[in-house]
Amino acid sequence: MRIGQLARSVGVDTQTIRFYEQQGLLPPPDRQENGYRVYTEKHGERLAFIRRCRILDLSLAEIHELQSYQDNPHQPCTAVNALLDGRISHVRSQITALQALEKQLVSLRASCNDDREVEACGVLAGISAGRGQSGTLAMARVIRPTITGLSHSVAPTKRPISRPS
Amino acid sequence: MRIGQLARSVGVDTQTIRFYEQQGLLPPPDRQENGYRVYTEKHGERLAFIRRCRILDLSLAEIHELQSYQDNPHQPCTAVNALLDGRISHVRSQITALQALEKQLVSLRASCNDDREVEACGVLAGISAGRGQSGTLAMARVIRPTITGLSHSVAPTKRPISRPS
DNA sequence: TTAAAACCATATAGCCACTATAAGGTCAAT
DNA sequence: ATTGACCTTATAGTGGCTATATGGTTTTAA
Repeated sequence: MRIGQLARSVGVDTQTIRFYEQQGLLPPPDRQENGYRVYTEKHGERLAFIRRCRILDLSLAEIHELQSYQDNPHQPCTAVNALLDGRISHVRSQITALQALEKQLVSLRASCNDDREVEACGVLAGISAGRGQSGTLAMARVIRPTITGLSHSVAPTKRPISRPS
Repeated sequence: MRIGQLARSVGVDTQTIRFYEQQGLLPPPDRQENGYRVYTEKHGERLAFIRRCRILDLSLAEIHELQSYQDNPHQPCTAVNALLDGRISHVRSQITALQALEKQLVSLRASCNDDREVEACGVLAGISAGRGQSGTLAMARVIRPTITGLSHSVAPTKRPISRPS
C-alpha cells in the first residue's frame, strides 16, 4: 500500500500522514527502491486510531500517551481514564465559558438596532465603556483546524478582512 | 508615558503593545531622542478598546474592522451589528459542538472503571472500535491563548508529555 | 514513443495571538 | 563603577495541520 491509497482509505491527506510520521505518531514504513513509502495494515489501524482520537479532540500529545499505554498493556488503566476525565472536565469548562460569552455578546447586541449611524451605535458605545465585562470573563474561540471531511464540524470563521501582508 | 507604564495601566505585556503596533491596531507613537516610545492618553483608550474586544473574543481582524468604523462614524452601523451577530451564531454552534463532544466522551468513559489492565480497558477498546462516532462529529478545542490576567478563563491544557524536542 | 496526468519525495512558509528568548542600548541609584 | 530596571530590535516557538515550491517516478492515453 502506498501513501495515497492509505490516505484515501482513512480519509486524510497524504501530507497529514507524513506529518504524523514526523511527529512520531506513526512508525516510519519501509521504502521501495525509489523511496516510496510502503504501508501495511498495521499502519492503517494505527492511523485510524489516531483519527478517531482526533475526532474526540484529543491532542497529538494525548494520543501519543494513549499509544504508549497500548504498547505496554499490562498495567492498570487508571491513567487512560484519568486522561479522559481531564478532557471531559476541560470540555465542560469550555462550554461554561462560551455560555457566559454568548450572554455578554447577546446583551451587547441588544443595545443597538440597525437604524443608527456608527457614531451612535450602541454596540460600539458598549464596548468603549466596557459595559457588561465586570467579573467573569470569557475566552475561547475554537481555533483547532477543522478535522477534514467531518460534516457537522464548525470551521474556524475566516472573514474577508485583509491583513497587512 | 513610556511603554512599561502603559502596559501596567492596561494590564498587558509590553511585547503585546509592540505587537499591536506592528499589526496596525495601535498607531505608532512618537519617540524620545533615545528611541523610546512615548504614548498619549489616546493610545491608552485605543489599547483598552482592543483589550475589551479581545475579552469578547473578537479576532484582531474584527477589531481592525471595528476601528475602521470608528474612524468613519457617519455611516449606518449595520455592519457592526452584523459582525456581532456573526460572532454570536459562531459561539452558539461551538457550544452545540462541544455539548455533542461531551456526550461522546462521557459515554466512552462509562465503558471502563479503573480496576482493569490497559489490555482490557473499555475506553481504549471503545476508541479502537470507533464506537459512538457515527454521524455527527465533534471538533473544537479552545486554543486561543488565555487572555492574560483573566480569572475565569480556561487555559489551553498543557500536560507533561515531552515532545520529541 | 512520447507527452500528459497522476503519483511520489523533501523542504519551507503560513495560520492565530501572542510569549519567550537573545543580544544589546539607556538611565537612575548605590 | 556597577547593579538593576527599563528600553530597543529580531527571531523562534506554540498546535495541527495546509499550501506552496521544486523535482523525481510511474502510469495512461494519443
